[in-house]
Amino acid sequence: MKYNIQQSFAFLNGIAADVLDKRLNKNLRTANMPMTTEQFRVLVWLWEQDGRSQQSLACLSQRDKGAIARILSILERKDLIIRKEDIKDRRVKLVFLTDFGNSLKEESYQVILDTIDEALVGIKPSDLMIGKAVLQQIIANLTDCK
Amino acid sequence: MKYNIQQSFAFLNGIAADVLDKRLNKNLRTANMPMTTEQFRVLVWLWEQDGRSQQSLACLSQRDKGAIARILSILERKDLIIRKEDIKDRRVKLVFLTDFGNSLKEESYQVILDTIDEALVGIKPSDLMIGKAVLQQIIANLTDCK
DNA sequence: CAAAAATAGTTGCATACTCAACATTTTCTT
DNA sequence: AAGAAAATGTTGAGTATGCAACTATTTTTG
Repeated sequence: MKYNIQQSFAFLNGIAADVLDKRLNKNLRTANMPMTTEQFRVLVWLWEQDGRSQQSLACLSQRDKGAIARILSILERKDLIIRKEDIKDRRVKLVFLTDFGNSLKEESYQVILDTIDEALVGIKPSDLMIGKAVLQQIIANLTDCK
Repeated sequence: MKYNIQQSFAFLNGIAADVLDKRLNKNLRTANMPMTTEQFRVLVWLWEQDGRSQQSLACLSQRDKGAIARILSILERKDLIIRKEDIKDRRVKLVFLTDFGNSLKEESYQVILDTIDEALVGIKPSDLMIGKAVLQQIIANLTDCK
């Protein structure tokens, strides 16, 4: 058992995700943005395109549909989004941004871009590209959703 | 706002960590290992070296000391570890593996090694090394603990 | 040495996650 | 067309997270 798991890509990936989440949450709070990192990860897809189903948001953010349902309830309570029943398929609920939700895009993007800048200090762009490709391959290997 | 956050290293890192966690949890359950991914991430440091303080475990696993306290309570309830008061400093509690906790090392290592193999299919070792260095730099940039 | 500051661990609160069970609605089968 | 199977979203249970307030103990400092 000589293999050092603590130095494996998978382990480091988990740690890095934790510290990134924590830093982004902190920066969002400091900037008075009414959302958490987790909520941001759903909102991103809505800012890109409105009116998605909950299922598709679950897929895109790689989370359980139950988790998405609860995050959306919080976002709805905070008046960032609304849910509308799909007329074409009454099982489905489509999610739309409110004006308020829409208005937060620019500022919150700035917060995450700044956070990414903090995180990537001292990393060569070419290495980053390679790292990104590794992440994409891992995601492709472990998920069939989307 | 043309920058695509969904394709950023930070975002992909979060997604990859999620799917890795999920897959490892699934594999641990299938193998009947009495622990979650999160608990595993604490146990790893104890398998490496026994008798650490909770604070040092919090540091090593980059988690809040409250989170560690609760994880340890669960591990203690399941009889994988015990806490002992440090005689040298009575604020500190030292964490030790039980025989049962120790006995799970080999098998759970095998589960995670298999999971890592699943995750890394089709990735060049040299790319992996570069990716690992990127992760280490990000962690170093965002944390001062340890 | 006594008061103040720092450190270790615990706990309440709000948020978040998976899994599984459930209701509702749609699609597939025959 | 009727019954079976699948899909969508909701909810309860158990685990997990960070933050902040709190207690107990140790260290600093004045």
